[in-house]
Amino acid sequence: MSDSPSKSNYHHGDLRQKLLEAATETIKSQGIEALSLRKLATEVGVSRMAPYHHFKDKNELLCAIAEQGFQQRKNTVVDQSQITNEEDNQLLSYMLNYVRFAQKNPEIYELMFGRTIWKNQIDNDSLKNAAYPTFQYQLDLTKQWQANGLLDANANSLRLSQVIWGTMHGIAKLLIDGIYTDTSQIEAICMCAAEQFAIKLEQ
Amino acid sequence: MSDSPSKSNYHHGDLRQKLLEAATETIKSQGIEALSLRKLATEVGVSRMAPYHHFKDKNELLCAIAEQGFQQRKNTVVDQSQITNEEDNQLLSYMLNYVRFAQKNPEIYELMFGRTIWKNQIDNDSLKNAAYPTFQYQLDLTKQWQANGLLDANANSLRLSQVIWGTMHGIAKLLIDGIYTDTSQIEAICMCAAEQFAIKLEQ
DNA sequence: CTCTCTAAGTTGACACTGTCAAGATTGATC
DNA sequence: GATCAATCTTGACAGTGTCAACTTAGAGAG
Repeated sequence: MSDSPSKSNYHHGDLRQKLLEAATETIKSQGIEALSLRKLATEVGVSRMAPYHHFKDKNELLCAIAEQGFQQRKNTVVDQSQITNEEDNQLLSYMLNYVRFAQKNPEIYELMFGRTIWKNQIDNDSLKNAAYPTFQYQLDLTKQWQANGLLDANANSLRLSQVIWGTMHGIAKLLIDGIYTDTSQIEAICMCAAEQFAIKLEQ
Repeated sequence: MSDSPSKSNYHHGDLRQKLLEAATETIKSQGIEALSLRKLATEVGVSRMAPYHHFKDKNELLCAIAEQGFQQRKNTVVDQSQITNEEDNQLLSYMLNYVRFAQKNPEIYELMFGRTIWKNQIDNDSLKNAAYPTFQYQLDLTKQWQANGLLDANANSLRLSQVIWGTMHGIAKLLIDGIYTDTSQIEAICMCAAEQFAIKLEQ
């Protein structure tokens, strides 16, 4: 009551947001496994159980962070799509952008597309609402590229979208999980991938 | 000393193997997260710290289980390659086989190709020796298929191998991590993937 | 202005976890 | 038969997530 004049320890108002920020920071720098609710609480200057008034679970906190990730990713993707010139290899750009996002934010990516969140998460509508537009966007792009003649127009759009996503996700995972250790190959790998999917006009 | 006549509790000889088997069983049925060394020990009928004389770490135990997985997988793959007829769509068969292995053994797959093992595992040579043949085998197959005209002969073999693996791994992960929930689509997705990589002779 | 109600923050307690250290038991070897 | 190293044991510690039961304070009704 003496060291914080305007706000007493009770009801300091933006605890939920503070927790999200601090947790995101910890995860980015030390990894998901290093996140402890107790440490987090003391770090924010609050007692052990305080976070439980804002998140039912540790898992719900993680879901909320993933949700933020989806929001952030959505904006990035939209920005990127407006910059890209028509003459560029759009598919390659898209893939590179995807994999690099994963590479730059490995722990957040892990959270967004990893088992921790998605196993047994039938209930969390908020997360799903944040995530589904991302999936939908990929499908729309695929359709667009099929129409443009960049991708195989004969393929079922949903399937093709799933396969391309699978490819990007797989490459990203192999990289950030430490199986592909040479990150300098990212460009070469993505180029090879893009070439496989691209329809060659002259051949 | 009374209830086990032939073997006293000390030196019961095959503890390492017993631990591996019990741990594998638990992981398969309850998931990696559910594996506790203490529970495992009591389950096998031994005290808390006994496992530490056979595995330095919990992590080393997990590595050993993954290693077994690689051994087992190697045999399966070889069997499969001998059965496959020449006229079949070999690429599709291979992809389906891969993804279905992951689907049938999700937790073991998670271990074999997941971050738990591969992060900070520069030291574990035994694991690497078991895993690398799998990677090498994929590369060899890719080269073979390129020579056969099934895959793009112009592509760099290593890159192409990495991309195809990425695709399979990505699809597998999205399935077993609970993002692709409809497992009945596996065939359709793999077919679409195989078609993208395959060189079409008539077109 | 007071009374109440509730959202938010608190400490105590419990059942877990992995693992360090130090002691006990054993079968094999000189 | 004594020694030694491998193996198994219990004690202890520092963590973890979270249930229960409390305290506090701010907001709204009387």
